[in-house]
Amino acid sequence: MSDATLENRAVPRPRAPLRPDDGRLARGRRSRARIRAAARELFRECGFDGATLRAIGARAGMGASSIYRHVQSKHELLILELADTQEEAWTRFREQDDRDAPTRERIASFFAAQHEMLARDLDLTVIALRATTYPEARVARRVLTLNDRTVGLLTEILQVGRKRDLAPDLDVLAAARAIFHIASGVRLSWANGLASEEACRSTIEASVTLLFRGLEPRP
Amino acid sequence: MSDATLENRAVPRPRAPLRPDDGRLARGRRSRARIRAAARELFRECGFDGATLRAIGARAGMGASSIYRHVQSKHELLILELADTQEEAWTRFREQDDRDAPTRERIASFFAAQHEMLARDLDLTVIALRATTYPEARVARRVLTLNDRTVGLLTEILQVGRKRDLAPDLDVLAAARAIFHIASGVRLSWANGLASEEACRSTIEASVTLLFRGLEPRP
DNA sequence: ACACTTGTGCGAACAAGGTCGCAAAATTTC
DNA sequence: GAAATTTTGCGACCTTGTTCGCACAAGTGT
Repeated sequence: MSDATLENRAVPRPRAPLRPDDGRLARGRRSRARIRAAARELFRECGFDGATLRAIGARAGMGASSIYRHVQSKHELLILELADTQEEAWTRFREQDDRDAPTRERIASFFAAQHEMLARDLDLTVIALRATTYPEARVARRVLTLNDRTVGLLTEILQVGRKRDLAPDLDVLAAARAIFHIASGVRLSWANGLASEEACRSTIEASVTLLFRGLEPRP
Repeated sequence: MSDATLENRAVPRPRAPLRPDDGRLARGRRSRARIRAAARELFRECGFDGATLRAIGARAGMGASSIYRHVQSKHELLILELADTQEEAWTRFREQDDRDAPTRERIASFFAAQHEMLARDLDLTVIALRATTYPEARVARRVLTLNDRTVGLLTEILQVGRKRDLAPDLDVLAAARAIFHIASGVRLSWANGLASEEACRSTIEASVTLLFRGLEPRP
């Protein structure tokens, strides 16, 4: 699916394909795959900032400028990785999700799955956040769209809970966004070395619990 | 105070000053002031990314490389502005703050003051966020420290409220962090054009209310 | 076979942040 | 006043993401 994603968004084919397929297109597809593999490897080895486009190009067997035939920017390579990682986290969550469990537990289970993925390469999350600070760039919106999908999943969970163990008049979308933003903020501290991986995990846990209970006193 | 901040953090004086002052230092001080003024103007005119270091240098009457005698990086110029803006928001808040008002209202009043400042140049906030995505850089930590001060103020407010209209066993620091992260996240959407300035304001309002009430049902 | 279209690659070049070594200016020390 | 020292400025240069024009390759239509 990751390959399909890249295909659909590739630069040279803004409109629907005129011809069914083509030797050229096949060659391009192989190149794209090589680029993606090289990028993934180098991101892991040197981090996003450490991975030079020239290095990526070299490993993919082409010049740096040729990469731009297949990708709009370096950030886009990141988005592709991020999308895959996210997908992986989702399926992992769905596998062990119990829709009848208390909402609080389902949320916790989701973050556990997501955290496991992010811990492997925290870089992705952080740089994705950076991408959203370039509002003119096309990638910023795409990252936000990706985030929206996570928010959507959280919304879904809360929606179920609203009929059971949550306040019936709850604005689930707003609540989902709040949870998401809190988690992002905490991870940023983690990335900056202000919290260990474990501390990050438990802080998110605590914050979600806090949000569930609310700040005001309960009788 | 902004000048003092810049003085203290300037590159060429890592250790305590050997001599009390110096004509040379006076000259440097004037240069720093010119750099800051030029940077502030150009940030306003062209935005952070649009303001070239060469342009800033030109307006300050020096070459681009000379700027680095006084500042460690372009991001540092931003931090200086951000600190000033933040300070301004704080004093504005303190002027109209009523410590006896309900906690919910005090928080709202704080965000109103802060929002007024940020709306003038949203760039600051967004780019500051970007700076935190370079964890190796010294500036990242400094931005987080700046954020911590805001969190501290929120904590203070909540601390007062805990003895009155909030849950007595509330973890005020965690709550303050949660509020801060939510606000940051919403502003990012604003910066990306996904929400108007007014929508940003009201969304933060709604989120804070949500956090106060909590997700779980109340009798 | 012929032009014609289109996808792919290349290397030079650009912009912009940042580094480096040298020279001038300002002060201290003798 | 001369020498040493420190601050400030300069311009050349590096790095890296990105753009551009050109050339080649792979098909298509006639």
